[in-house]
Amino acid sequence: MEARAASQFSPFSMSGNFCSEEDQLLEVKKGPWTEEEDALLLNCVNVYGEGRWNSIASFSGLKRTGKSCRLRWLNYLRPDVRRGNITLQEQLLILELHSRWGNRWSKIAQYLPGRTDNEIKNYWRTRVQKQAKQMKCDVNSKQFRDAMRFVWMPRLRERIESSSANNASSAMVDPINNFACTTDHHSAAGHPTSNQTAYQVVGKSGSSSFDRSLCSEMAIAASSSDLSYSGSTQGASLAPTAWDPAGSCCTESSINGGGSCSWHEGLIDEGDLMMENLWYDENIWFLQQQLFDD
DNA sequence: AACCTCAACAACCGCACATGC
DNA sequence: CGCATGTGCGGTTGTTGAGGT
Repeated sequence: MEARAASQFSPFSMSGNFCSEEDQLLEVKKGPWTEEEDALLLNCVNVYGEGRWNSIASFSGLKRTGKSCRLRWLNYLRPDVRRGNITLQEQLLILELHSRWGNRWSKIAQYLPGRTDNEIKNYWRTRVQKQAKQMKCDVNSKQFRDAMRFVWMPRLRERIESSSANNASSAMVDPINNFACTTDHHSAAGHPTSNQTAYQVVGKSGSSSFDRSLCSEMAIAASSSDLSYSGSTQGASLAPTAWDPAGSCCTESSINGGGSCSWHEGLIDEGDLMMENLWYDENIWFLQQQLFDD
């Protein structure tokens, strides 16, 4: 990408590429960043730190806006940023979190270390909305949400489970509640078992029972997928969220305030397996049945 | 080889909110 | 309180490369 960006601007255009007459007057540069600009921005962030983006834009000599600098840093230059190969676990988390929060991309991104809101948003648009389009329904429709919840996500879980069968050790951290737990811990706290999950999945579509707790869905997803997620509770604001057996409520725990976490790399790296692979004829049949039931 | 289509990604834009004066 | 400024977020658009015809 950098090569692409670099090749796109000749030394002459390095100082140009202004979009409008107004931009030329203000000397605001737009478009792809060059390696030169990246290095400059990187250097400035090292010196001045993150934030104060307008100041950085001025001090650096970059003919970019503060907003542009911030975006470039967050989405590309930040040292912990991860790009490409969204894993099955990450896909599942995105679906789970989106079903809970909707298009709150930055919030969702908080639970996917190293992923940016922009990347998740792009992922949603290119992969998920594509599925909705293929089903000829709106991505926000009940129809599609049900499809995600009852077909797509269970499929993902199955695949994650089967892929992680060889990694049976289940010490993990609940990515939502952000505290260490084990499968037994979940059971003791009243989480449904995997079998119960399966029962729910084949239950009647449209029943509100499916909506009773996204928290449980997510906890199940985490516990059934060997979602090897390590977390740190430093920052002291990481209040574990209690599992509500009635499934009626779930308080949100904070992951802000210094808590850090990271994915264990290498367990499963199947990001290249597109989700569309999950859509077999049987799924379409299943969906049709559910829709007829409605 | 040329052209077309589409997925993937980077970046911009407008708006909302927070903060300081 | 009102205004200016800075920052963050979500929506949207533009660019590029890969794959198909």
